[in-house]
Amino acid sequence: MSGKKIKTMEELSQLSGISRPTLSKYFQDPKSVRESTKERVETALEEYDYRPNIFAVNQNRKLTRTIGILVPYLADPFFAEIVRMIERQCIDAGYWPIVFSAHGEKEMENNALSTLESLRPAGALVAPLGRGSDIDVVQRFADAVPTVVFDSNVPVGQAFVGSDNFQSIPLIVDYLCRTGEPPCFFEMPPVNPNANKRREAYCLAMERLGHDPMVIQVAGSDWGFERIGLEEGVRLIDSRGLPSNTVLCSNDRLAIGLLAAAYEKGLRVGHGPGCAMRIAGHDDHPWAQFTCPPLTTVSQDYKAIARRSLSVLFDIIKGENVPDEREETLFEGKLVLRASA
Amino acid sequence: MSGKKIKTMEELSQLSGISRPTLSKYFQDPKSVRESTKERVETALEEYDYRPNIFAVNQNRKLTRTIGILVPYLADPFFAEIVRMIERQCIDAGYWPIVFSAHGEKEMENNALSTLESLRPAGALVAPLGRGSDIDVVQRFADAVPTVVFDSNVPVGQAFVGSDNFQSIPLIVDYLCRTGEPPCFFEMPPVNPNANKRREAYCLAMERLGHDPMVIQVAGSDWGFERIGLEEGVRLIDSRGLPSNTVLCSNDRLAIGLLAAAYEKGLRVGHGPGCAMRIAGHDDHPWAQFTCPPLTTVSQDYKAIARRSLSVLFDIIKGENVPDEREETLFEGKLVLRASA
DNA sequence: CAACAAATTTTTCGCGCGTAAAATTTAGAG
DNA sequence: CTCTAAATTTTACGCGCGAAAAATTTGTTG
Repeated sequence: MSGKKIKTMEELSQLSGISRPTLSKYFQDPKSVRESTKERVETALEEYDYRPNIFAVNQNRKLTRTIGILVPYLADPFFAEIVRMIERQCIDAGYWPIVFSAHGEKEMENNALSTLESLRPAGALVAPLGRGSDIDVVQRFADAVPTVVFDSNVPVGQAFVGSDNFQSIPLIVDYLCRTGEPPCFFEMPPVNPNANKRREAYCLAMERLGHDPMVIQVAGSDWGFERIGLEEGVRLIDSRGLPSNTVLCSNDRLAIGLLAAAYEKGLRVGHGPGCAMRIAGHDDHPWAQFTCPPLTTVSQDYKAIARRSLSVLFDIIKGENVPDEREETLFEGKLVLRASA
Repeated sequence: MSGKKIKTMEELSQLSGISRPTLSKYFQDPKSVRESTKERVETALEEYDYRPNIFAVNQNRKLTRTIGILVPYLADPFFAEIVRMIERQCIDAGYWPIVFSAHGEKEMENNALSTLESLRPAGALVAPLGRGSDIDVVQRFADAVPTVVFDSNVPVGQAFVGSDNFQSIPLIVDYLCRTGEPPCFFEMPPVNPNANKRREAYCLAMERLGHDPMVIQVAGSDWGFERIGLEEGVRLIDSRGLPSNTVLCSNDRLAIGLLAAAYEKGLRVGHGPGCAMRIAGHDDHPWAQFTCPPLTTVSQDYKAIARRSLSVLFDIIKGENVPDEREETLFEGKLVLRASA
């Protein structure tokens, strides 16, 4: 193998004796050419270092094999983890994933959407900011690109995949009520629909059990949940503002902050004897198992969400099993019992 | 504004009465055309919805305005955070950042490098896997693309930007020795050069203070540091294998795991009375301030690293201030004193 | 060996834009 | 109003490849 760098398909064609259009077919789908030809191409490829020019390919193809992925905040472990899974599955499926993050800001989300659209992707997986999104912009994007929305269910795109808050929240509310004082609900900033749904689900679950809902709203509208949990937590503990010694946080990051607040205030957290309060979260973030104490929470099925989002998207791209209406897939959460509640 | 979608520059040229080459100039640099023309273009742009075709642009430009960013593990908060800053600064500088993650795997790193190279980026910021990298592959990449290496100093590329482990580690070793029992060193899996440098720096610092270094090596070679910290920590505590009640972890994620281990074993962590052990980390990860107890650590200057990496890269791209030899910039760490040590 | 379909090659065109050179217009100074 | 340099337009070409149609070769079947 000379490893000689080849720049164009034309060159490779001359050097290998295979016609350029045939090479073109090969690179679009190796199985589309005769087996013997496939081998000849691959022999040539071992000899020479060549990759089709991405730009030329994408300019001419009617449909690219790019999959756009947009998340609201990539530094959030939930999204980091789910993007990791999506990327891997994209590659395995022969697509080219390209990741954007809105960094929590509307303007950047719009930018990313605009850039993404100009990439003419085969499809897109979008977790919108939610309340912070320009719905019209997301809508226009989804009109132009086959789009599956995940995590944050804004009514856009051909399908939605996410968690069933109305199943998962009651699950943990039931557990907490059964094992101790009914929980109050420590709400995350309402950055997206999940925030509101979780609150509603909490209230419903509490009422169904005959308890009065106790919702604690927090100031702030950004994605620094831990900080909010810590600062608000300290304030609440100092002012004795917690209506219950059991706190259900609307996500794990908030719970991590509250855990830190309790620690700072010398409150022992857990369900054992000598514990002053119980704290539970939601999502089973990658780090929830490493908090002190380890966090009791409800898991979201990351892998299932990633897998399902992509398979629905691929179906839409291929025109298979395309439902008439917007399809919503909700995965159930599972109770993850640890020491914190 | 009609918002009519325009597909080609040709169309826009006809509709606006401005010649296509002039439009082309405008899109490459708005300031390169006469002020009055600039305004005419911008008026037309308000009227019509048009963006130059990315693929056509990049195919023809000698140099793209793409900046490739490759990190070993995007789900690591350190990288998530630094990527966030780099992305933002790229955009502000008029470049187009595109992020890749190796997900901790050599094969994916090579893939990303290959894809990135075929994107013909103006330059790249690469944090290699380190020990897990195919140095030859990274080398070949750096030969083809102006490359600044950060975080993990493999001897490749035109420049390196990172932290000065030989300054930061002694800083915290001194502190720990001054305020209590000299620390043992809980080593991260040697995934990259930082791992070894930190161990060396620790040993040197201890010897300088007249103490015997105590290094604890751990099994494992993956990026799940918290898990390793937890599992190894539990094992060490159970077997009384910790040679000191003060443990310096080679990074915060490991420390977070060890903190969880101590909690599980009922060991109180901190420097106050009644504390059984002290734990310190390195990096000042975004979540280090929310652990229980909050983690004493040495900060890496994320923003400075991001800023410097980019400015060096831009200089190289523009051909300004290009040093003759590979240039290394090391930032100093700062002691971040919290409750854990 | 004839016959036929599949695979391949040949030929030709087009994608949307960058770029260079030559021709023309514009703006500002005198 | 004239002159000159800068800006702009015109013209022409090329980038590397996808795609379609027609011509040719290949492999398989009877």
